[in-house]
Order: sequence, then C-alpha cells, then structure tokens
Amino acid sequence: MQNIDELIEEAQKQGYKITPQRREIFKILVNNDSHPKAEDIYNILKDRMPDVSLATVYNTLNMLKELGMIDAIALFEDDSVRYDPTTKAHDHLYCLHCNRIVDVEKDQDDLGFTEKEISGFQIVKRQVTYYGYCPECRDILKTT
Amino acid sequence: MQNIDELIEEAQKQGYKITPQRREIFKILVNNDSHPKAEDIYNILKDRMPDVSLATVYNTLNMLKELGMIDAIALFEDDSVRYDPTTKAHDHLYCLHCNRIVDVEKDQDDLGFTEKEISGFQIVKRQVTYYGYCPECRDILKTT
DNA sequence: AATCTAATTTATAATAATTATAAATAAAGA
DNA sequence: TCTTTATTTATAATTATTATAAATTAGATT
Ligand SMILES: [Mn+2]
Ligand SMILES: [Mn+2]
Ligand SMILES: [Zn+2]
Ligand SMILES: [Zn+2]
Repeated sequence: MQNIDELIEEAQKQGYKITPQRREIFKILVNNDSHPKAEDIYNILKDRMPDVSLATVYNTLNMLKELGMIDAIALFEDDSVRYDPTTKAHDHLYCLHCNRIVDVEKDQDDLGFTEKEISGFQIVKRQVTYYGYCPECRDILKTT
Repeated sequence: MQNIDELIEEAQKQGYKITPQRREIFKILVNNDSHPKAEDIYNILKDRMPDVSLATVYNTLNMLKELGMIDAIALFEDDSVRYDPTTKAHDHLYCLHCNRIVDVEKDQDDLGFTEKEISGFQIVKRQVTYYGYCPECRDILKTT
C-alpha cells in the first residue's frame, strides 16, 4: 500500500465503490508503519469524519484484506488484530509492555518465499513474531 | 509436561492445591501433542467429571501458564487460544482447513535461544507459525 | 441532470472467547 | 476434627468482531 490512486483503481476494478469513508481510511493506512488496530484507525478517522462508524472501518479492512492490500497480525497476549499495509513478507518485534510492533529488517533470509513444503504441508504464509521489550520500555522497567 | 508427579510436586511447592479437577486436567495434557483449546479439554473432562465447569479449565490453564508448564499459541484466522504442553522452543504448522496444529521438528536452528537482541529489543520469546494445508486437506481440496 | 439499483453506511444487536464475581465447597495443615 | 484459605461453580461481565436491516449513496444508465 504505497499509492492511493493505484489502490483506488484496483478496488474499482474489483467492483468496489469508492466512498469518502474508504478514501479516508486508505489515506490513514498508506505509508503507515504503526500496525494499527481497527479502533486506532477509527479514532483517527473520527476527527476527520465525526459520523463515521466503527463497522465501516472493519468493513474496509476486510475489503483490503481480500484485495491483499493489507495483512492481519495475530498476537499472543493482545486480543485485537493489528493491520499491516506492508504485505511484503517480513517479521515482527512486539513489545510486551507498550504493545508497539516494529518491522524486522531482514538481512538475507528466504524473503521472496511464496509456497513451500514442510512435513507435507503446503505453506501459504509464515508468521514470525519476536516478543520482548523495546529499548524505551526496557529502560523504564530497569529503573522500576 | 511429561511427568504428572513432578508437575504436582512443583505446583504444590508454589502453593497451589491439588484438586481432582486439576489432577484430571493434568492427565489430559501430559503427552498431548494435539494443541487443544480450552473447550477441547473441557469436553474430554466432562466425560470423566460431569459437573466440572469451564471456568476451572481456564483457571487451571492459567495456573499452568504461570508455572511455565504450558505455552499459549495465538493464531491468525482462529480466535481461540491453543495450548501446548511442549514448552521447548519449536515452530508450528497450522492447517487453514482443519485447524490442526503440528510441531515442526527443527533440524539445527538456534533452538536453545532464551534471550537475544534484535533492533534493540530484548527478546524473551519467538513464535513461528506456518499457515497452509496439511496433506489430508490438500488432497480433499484438490478433488473439490 | 434526473433516475435507478446495488453496494455501502450506520446504528444496533448478536456472537464468542475469556475473565470477573461471589457464594458454596474442599484441600491441606494444625 | 477443626480452621483457614484456595478452589470450584454458576453466572454475569467484558471485549473484539461480525451480522442485520433500514437509510443512504456511488456510479451506471437514461
Ligand atoms: Mn509490519
Ligand atoms: Mn507445539
Ligand atoms: Zn515498549
Ligand atoms: Zn488439514
């Protein structure tokens, strides 16, 4: 999700209508590396469109998921789904204290992997999450 | 979680009381590689103790989690936590069709890793999940 | 520009996993 | 056996997400 216009074009090509709500959600997501949850997006959106509903946020996120424009991230110890507009395969760091998610810049690894076979399984996706403490929280917790 | 008696001893040492309910849940978990959810355990348990409550299952699982005797696994596209009595670090294969979780036998990898540093994060745990289709489901879906 | 129709939005209810509560019960120690 | 405190149970509460259905609207058609 880098380019809004391409995204809109693709959505329209797939038969989706472009509403002001969707356009605004797109804007929030483009170049967003914060891995927001639905409600984070809703809160930003409300400032710009006070009458928007949370259901529309979920609708739009599900639409983008189907279009393959965003990924969903499930976490242990955090019960809301986090969304990621970077769909290129990459790993995540999750801070158990502040709940931030940070991308891991991968050095070489099998990045462009799409389908692989392990133990007879046909793999379509891999999720790697490192749980720990970010530098900031680490310092805070050290002092306490 | 291999040995029930050691588990009971450890639980008692930590101040927990050993009830028939807990003893029975322990039995269900020992040497169980099916990665059950709370309700799976509850269903097995009900046959042996018809008056047991689901709350007790959750209580006991949380207790075992605190004791470090089991792990919890969060999954994308599956909204209940799966429990794993094998706490030694290992990866998982998740079948998107039948929801089975299978352990990945690791060849060499950095298995005994406990704490590591990545991007300034202090890592305490890593979760690796491969999403795909198990051999059985693969065949079924191929025919369809 | 006015009309049409199916998709979308909205408010709201439903769902589902898990946790909280509080009274009844029971484990373990004295 | 008695006592204390943890545990169990039934049930309510919580929370993220999905479903529903009436009102609205995007985008195509006239
Ligand atoms: Mn990411
Ligand atoms: Mn496992
Ligand atoms: Zn942090
Ligand atoms: Zn399967």
